[in-house]
Amino acid sequence: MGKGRAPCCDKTQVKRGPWSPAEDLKLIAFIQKHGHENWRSLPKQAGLLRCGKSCRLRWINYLRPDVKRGNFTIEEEETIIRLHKALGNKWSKIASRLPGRTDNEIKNVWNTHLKKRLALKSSESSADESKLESSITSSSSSSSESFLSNERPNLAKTSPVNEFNVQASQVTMTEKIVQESEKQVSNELTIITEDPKESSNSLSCVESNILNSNQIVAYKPEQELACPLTYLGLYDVDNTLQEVDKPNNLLEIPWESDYDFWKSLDNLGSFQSNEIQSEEFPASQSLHFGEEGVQDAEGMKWSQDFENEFGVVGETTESNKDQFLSKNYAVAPEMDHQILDFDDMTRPESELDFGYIQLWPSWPQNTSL
DNA sequence: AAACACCACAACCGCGACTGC
DNA sequence: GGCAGTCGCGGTTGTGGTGTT
Repeated sequence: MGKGRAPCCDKTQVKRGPWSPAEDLKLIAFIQKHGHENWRSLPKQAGLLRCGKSCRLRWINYLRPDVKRGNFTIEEEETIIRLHKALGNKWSKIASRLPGRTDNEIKNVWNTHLKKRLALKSSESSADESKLESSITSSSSSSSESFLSNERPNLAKTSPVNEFNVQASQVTMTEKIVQESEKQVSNELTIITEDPKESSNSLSCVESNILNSNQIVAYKPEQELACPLTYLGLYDVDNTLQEVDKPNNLLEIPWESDYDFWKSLDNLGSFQSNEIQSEEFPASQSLHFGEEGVQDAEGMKWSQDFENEFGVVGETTESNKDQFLSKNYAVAPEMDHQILDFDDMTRPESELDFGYIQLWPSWPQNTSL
């Protein structure tokens, strides 16, 4: 036996599993400041106990400013179906045609939704054919039953009628999409399979963004895309992407070495029990900044955005809180369905035993800020 | 209400491709 | 050209959420 492939990192020395908000912040802050020329060394430099690959994946699939979240539109699904037909499982190629969507996301959507839908559609159409055939060639009265039980046993036996109708309507939609899409397949193929160097005009510039995120090029549907962590504000893609590689005019995020950063977080926590409504900030954006308050407007805005995104704000609804916390982060059980309160969070015993927030500032726990 | 099954998606893994020396 | 280091892609897995029994 040979030596085998050297592991990309020491698995025993890195943290695995879901990313915490603190880790995300750390990664974003580092990349904003220094870019990501070397993923392998990035975690160490950024102070993250993560594999470089993991950091890269997290950035590309989730934290990148131009990543679009939310459900896929019909148009996007149409494009995926069309391109998958043309290209197969070339997820990165497909992603290059879908601004803001990552290959991983597309792959997931395909595997969980579109593939099944198309399979259903094809079995439906083949069933229709056999049904038609049997109606012509056979006088058997059980043809439709056998169609249901043989062609689509699970659906026929397990799905309620209304579910069947829903699925059928989805099939119809998919069918329509496929039919319309097929018209464009050949055109897409010629465009996509061209050498990118020779077809830079026809290819979406996003391809280079996703395929090689070191060379991020702006996609310009609206120029501004919502960031998953909107406390960073809306990204001007042009600027942001420029910043990633050449960090000029950075919006710097202070990190744990910055006392004020943690102070802000800590102050946010006390908002729950001691909310202050400011005239400058309407009720939905009201904040509590503790005794001293956050002194500068930028800090205020940052805190505001942070609250909005992390669900700390008083107006946080169950839905948006759940959407963010439970979906995007590993939330400690005791944190679930609670308003995030940094005051109540107990500090982990050791650095490796991370709680909800993994990295803690080294100020005394009960310091009155 | 508990147990189970299924689903959706984030994250991981391994390998091929690429690049610089 | 060979080698080592790194990146990026695509397949797979793990886990939390949701629906069903």
